[in-house]
Amino acid sequence: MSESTGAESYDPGAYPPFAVTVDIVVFTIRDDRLQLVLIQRNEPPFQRAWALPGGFVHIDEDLEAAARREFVEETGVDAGPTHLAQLRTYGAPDRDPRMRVVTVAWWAVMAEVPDPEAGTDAGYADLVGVDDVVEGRVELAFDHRQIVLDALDALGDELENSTVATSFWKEAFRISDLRKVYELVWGFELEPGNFQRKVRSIEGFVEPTGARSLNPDGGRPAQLFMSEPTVRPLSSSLRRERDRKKKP
Amino acid sequence: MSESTGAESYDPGAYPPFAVTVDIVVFTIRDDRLQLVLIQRNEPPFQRAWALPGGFVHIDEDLEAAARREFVEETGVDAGPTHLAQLRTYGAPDRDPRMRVVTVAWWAVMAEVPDPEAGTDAGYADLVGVDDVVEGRVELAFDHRQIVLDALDALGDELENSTVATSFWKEAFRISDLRKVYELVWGFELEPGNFQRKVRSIEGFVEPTGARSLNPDGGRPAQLFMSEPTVRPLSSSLRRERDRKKKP
DNA sequence: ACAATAGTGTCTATCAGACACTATAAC
DNA sequence: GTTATAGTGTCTGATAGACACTATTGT
Repeated sequence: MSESTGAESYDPGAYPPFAVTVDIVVFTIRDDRLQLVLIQRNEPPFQRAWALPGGFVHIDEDLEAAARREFVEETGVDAGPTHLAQLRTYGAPDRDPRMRVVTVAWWAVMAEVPDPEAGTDAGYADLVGVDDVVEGRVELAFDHRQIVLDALDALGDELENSTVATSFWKEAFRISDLRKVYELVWGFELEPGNFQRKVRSIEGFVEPTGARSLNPDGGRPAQLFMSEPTVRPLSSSLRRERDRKKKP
Repeated sequence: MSESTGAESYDPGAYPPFAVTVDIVVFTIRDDRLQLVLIQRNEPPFQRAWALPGGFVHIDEDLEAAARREFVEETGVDAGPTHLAQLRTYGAPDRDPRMRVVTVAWWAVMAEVPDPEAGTDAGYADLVGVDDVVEGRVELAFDHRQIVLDALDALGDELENSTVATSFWKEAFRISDLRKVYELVWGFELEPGNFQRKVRSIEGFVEPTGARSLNPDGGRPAQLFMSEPTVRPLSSSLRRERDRKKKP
């Protein structure tokens, strides 16, 4: 068992001391792109590289609370993320060149991130395109690129089985806004008519507000929808085709 | 970012020291029941309660390696688990009354667990029915009951999307053996004919050996199948019905 | 008028589940 | 023979995707 038994458990010096941190992958959509909140480091190691918001867990603090606190502190964005879920824990002995750090990674979704500012001296926070990270156009510190890739996988899976896509939008949204989430995360386009029917047929996914929205480039005005603030499992899942070709 | 910046990172005394452990939920099937390898504690706290195998991660040790090592040490079963996957990390500040412990939980599948013996002084290891844990007929230490419930969920999900069910069987198995895995984990029965067709239609799931197996109670002998030792994603998933009634 | 987006109608191929039926063993 | 399990045939209802079509705006 984790706590083992015997005298060693009662001797505070008998176990190896680890640093435990949290790191958060916060997704948002801005300018029709899937983006991440990252911090540009201004200290070695990995000076000038981008890193996930995060930091040490306090000794009496819950892991999820630590994730929320660090996000606010490091980005200056005072509203915490809308949806927050644990991703996995990364603990390779050499993942930080300075010492042994085990980090509990989380992923989150935020609607309309305000322009972040560096809250602490950690560097400055900004939005970075997920594509730029996936395709290696920006360099990430430590194993953070892997964490982002894993988070993107988790988000893609979650879109199939929960209402999490609605967390990307604040008040009222169009069905095509929701479709955009799926298209950006999954990397291919969905047929608008079928998507509309599917989404509206799932009970408790979206509720019509009665309002309509005009389109900038013309086109028929769209109905606006709302959703419950809480992310719930879908009663009927939106299956993504396997072996679907990514759009170039 | 997890490693933050500035002087604090270089000062070994500047971060809160945590104990980091691993705990493993090892599933196996014996006597037509889904069972777990647990350790009966003989020290307080939770004396006489059952607990998951696990223990402290060494300071230079990878997390997965720690999970495998602790399992072997605490159960005396020298062959490690067939399939091992990270579950999630549990770190509520009060989860261990003695000190702050963050545990990285894993779940695993083993075919034919030999009778375990206590390897260390931790207590004695044995197999316990998953039903007994789920329905509260056995008491588990710390938050280990919740970990088991989460692991069971993860296993159920993984059955839909990967070949992990084959890890429950050693050499050759019948299609009905494979079906048994799904039925025990999902908690309801599957139609034998449809299951057979589905499984055999998925490429790379099972390979016929040519051999046949007699049934103890009579009945037509079954063909025996093998599988790749590695767990792979299924090309076509075995979807579990939502809202399926559990069998009593 | 045309372009663009929203939304509906409809067809089809696929697939899960139900269930009848055949095959081969123990008793 | 009966019972039990393995495995196949076949039907049906649900559903995802393709795509034609209508609706409503801007230009």
